[in-house]
Order: sequence, then structure tokens, then C-alpha cells
Amino acid sequence: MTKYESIAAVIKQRIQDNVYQTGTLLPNQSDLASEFGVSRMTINKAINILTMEGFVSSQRGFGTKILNHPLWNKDVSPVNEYRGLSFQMAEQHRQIKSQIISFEVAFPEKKIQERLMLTPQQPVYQIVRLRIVDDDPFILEHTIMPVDLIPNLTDDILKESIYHYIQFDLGLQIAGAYRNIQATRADEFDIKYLQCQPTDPVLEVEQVAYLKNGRPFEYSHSRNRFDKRGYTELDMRN
Amino acid sequence: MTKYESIAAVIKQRIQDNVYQTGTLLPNQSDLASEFGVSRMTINKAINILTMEGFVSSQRGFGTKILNHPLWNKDVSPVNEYRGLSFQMAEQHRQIKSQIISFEVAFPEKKIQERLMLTPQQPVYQIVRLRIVDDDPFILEHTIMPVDLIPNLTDDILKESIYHYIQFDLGLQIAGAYRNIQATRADEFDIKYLQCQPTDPVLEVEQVAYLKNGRPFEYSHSRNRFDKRGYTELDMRN
DNA sequence: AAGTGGTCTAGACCACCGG
DNA sequence: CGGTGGTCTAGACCACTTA
Repeated sequence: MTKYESIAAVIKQRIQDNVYQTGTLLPNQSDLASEFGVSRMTINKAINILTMEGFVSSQRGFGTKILNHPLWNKDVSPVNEYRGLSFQMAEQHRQIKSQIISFEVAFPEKKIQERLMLTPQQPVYQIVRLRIVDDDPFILEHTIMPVDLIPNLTDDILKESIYHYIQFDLGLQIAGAYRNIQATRADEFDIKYLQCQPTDPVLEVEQVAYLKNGRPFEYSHSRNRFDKRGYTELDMRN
Repeated sequence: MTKYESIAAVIKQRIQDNVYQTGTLLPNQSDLASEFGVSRMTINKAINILTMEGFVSSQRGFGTKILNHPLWNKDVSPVNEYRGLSFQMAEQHRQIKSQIISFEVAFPEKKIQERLMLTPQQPVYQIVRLRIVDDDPFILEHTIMPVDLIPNLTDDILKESIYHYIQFDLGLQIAGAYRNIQATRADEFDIKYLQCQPTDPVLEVEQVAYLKNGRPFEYSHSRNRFDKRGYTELDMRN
């Protein structure tokens, strides 16, 4: 935990406790620097975090205003992105179960080779999981990962959290992801496992996720029941 | 244009010109600082930009690797977000036309009052536009904006770019937006204007956009033909 | 052990906003 | 005009990777 992260956390807490009130201005950066006993650049970095998370908005020559937007909830925050669905659901006190539909190893097709930067001889895991939240089918996930990068996957890991395994057990650092979100028609799999009607729309999130070392480690299609889940994001800049 | 933005642009150009080659490491930050005659913190900020845009990825103790991911194209870059659809399409040399379906003023309903933080007596514009790209119906946009914040809207502005008007003519600064993306069924409007079939899915992007001063200035629903357009994003962190 | 990027300092200058 | 946040410097220390 760096200084600017700690300070951001403290200020955030003050906003939530109404020590700093919505619609008013934060103390200026110099005063905050004095209070926390750090340089102003460190305060600036802390405020940048709060900006990205939508808590405040700064204007040069004016100050930093405290925002309050009722429709933002925790799972919107970009912070929670890479802890995986398991973590998100736990935080909302919702029960998640993962049913393994299939779990195989194969050589990658051409399209997968391109997306995951693989040769035809590098095997991949092909995983299909049904994520069930509070006993309702929620998301059907088709996931492909290179075996050499994510070795020793087991049923137990798949039933828990792959993301936890990658970051904590393998110690790999996630850089981010490319996503494409589409509306499509339900296919046979969706009808069978998500219990969709044949005429139902499906929200499909196609994702390629990357490690810090530049290698893509996941290519996935998440198919979401249209009446159960949307994709939500908060996109704030300086 | 700040120093770190200029430097980021130069390095980006070198990557695109293969002066710095994909898969190799960037010169270290101290060397770059010497070369550009700036302090290392400035180089660090420049590299942060390139990281967010997906060009490089840094690892402490190792270096900054140059990435190249074939599926990323310009309209994925977060930079182009707030120049509006008109600008994006122009960059891709695609022709965009906007047909005004309706353009009215009214008092806001309860839900709109909440989203846009308005009293019942503050009037709003209610705009419905059909965006036509290369002569095909593309997106049906339902937009609501407070009259006091975005005054003097005209048909001419609506046919061009509202975002250009807000930023350049009114001089307002955009902070960001909250979005929720869903798959839904086509409704009567979609069938009539997007020329959907009644059984077609529709990709709906609900958005509340905010100014730096904290006020929401736009509540919109963009309804996209499912076979014409997806929502794409690149989400990279440090 | 040598080299890397991440953080942090204590200043400074400047662009911008408000009255 | 005074006060604000954005940028920038020339150092420094530290965490981390690779060998």
C-alpha cells in the first residue's frame, strides 16, 4: 500500500462519513499536503484515484468538488475489475456456484492462435462453465487459456476462482483486457444451460485479457441472460 | 499540449515506425529522460499514457515492453471517447448523417429529475436522432439534456455534433460518464427507424454524462442494430 | 549485484477561475 | 487580483527482476 493509496482511502472515508460534504470543495492540495505530512504531488496522485473512481472532480483555478451520484455502486468501480466474478458476488453477499460443462485440452484453432499469440502446437485449455447466482443461471462462460502460461488447472480451481489462482498462486500480474460487447440471439447452448427462450437476446462479452509481460492469457466469451445482467462501467478522466 | 503528452506522441510514433520494435524493451526511463532533456517523472507520465492506450506494459525491476495487439484499432483508444460519434466516423472515412426524429422541450419526469439532478421545474430537451452511416441506419439515440446547461440548441447543431457544440462553443469540460449496456428486444421505434425485424436483439447503451463541475448534462439511450455495431473498449492499468 | 520502474520530496512556474 | 490545480525538476530511496 503506497502513501497516495492510503491517503485516497482516508479521504474517501471522510466523504462517505460526510466529514467532507457532497457539493462542497475539498481542502486545497497544499493544506492536505500539510495535514498528511506529504508533498503536494502525493496528494495530487491520491486525488487522481478519487477522480477515476468518480468521487471528485477537479478544475484548475477553482478547486476539487465532491460529487455524489446515487446510481454508482461498488461493482461499478474499476478497482474491482480483476478480482473476478466470484469476488464481486461475495462482496454483494450473493452466492455463486460454478458448474463445469466441459473442460478439455486441445491444439488451438487459427482464430485462437491469433488472439492468444500461439503456435499451432501450443495446447490450450477449453473450458465451459455455467455461473449460477442465487440458484439462477446467470452467465455461460467459454474460456480458452494457454496451458504453458496457466499450468495445472484443476476442477477445484475452476469451481472457485481462476483469477485468484492466476494472481495469488501463480503470482502473475494482469495488465488489462480488450473487450467487445454485442447483442446476439440465443444459441443451443444458451437455451440448454441458461434456460433461455429461443427468441431471447443474449448479451455477449468477448474478451482478450493480457499479462504485464505482454502475453494474452485468456480468450473468452461470456454469454449473459439479457434479463439478469448488464455490463456497467464508470469512465472518468482528468 | 504538455511535455509528457508530446513525449508520449513521439514514442508512439517510434513504435508505429518500428524504431522501437514490438516485443523488445523501451530504453530505460533515465536514458529517455536524458534524451528528451526532462526529468524522469515526466517520462514516467508519458509512459503511463502509452500504458493506458495499450502500447506498452511496464514491470518493476524488468523494463517496459512494447506490445502489439493486432485487434486494437483507433476507435478503441479511450482518447477518442468524447469527440462524439461524428468525429469517430470521420476518422474512419465513413459518412455519417443524422436524421432528427423529434426535438422537443418539456419538464422532466421523475426518473430524469433524479438522473440529471433537476427540479421538476427545470426544462429539458428531448431529442431523438437516427444516426445513419454510409446510408444504413445504425443507431437510434434518445437524448435528454437540461436546457439551462446546454442552451440554444438548434436543428443545425443536432445534425452535426452536440459534443463539439458543448466543448468548443459553450466551453464546457466533460468529466466522464456512467454507462450500462444491455441486450434487449427491438421495440416499435427500432422496427420503424432502425428497420429491425421484430425478433431482432438490440444493443442498448444507457449513459449519464457529467461535466467537471459535477453536473450531469446528458441522459441517453443509444439503441444499436445488433448486426451493425458492438461496444468496444480497451481497459489497461498500471 | 546490477539495473529496472514505482514512489516520494520540496520546491518552482504557470494556466486558469473567481471576484 | 489572490488562490487554485496541473505540470515539472533534480534529486532520492525502495521493491523488484534477472542473473
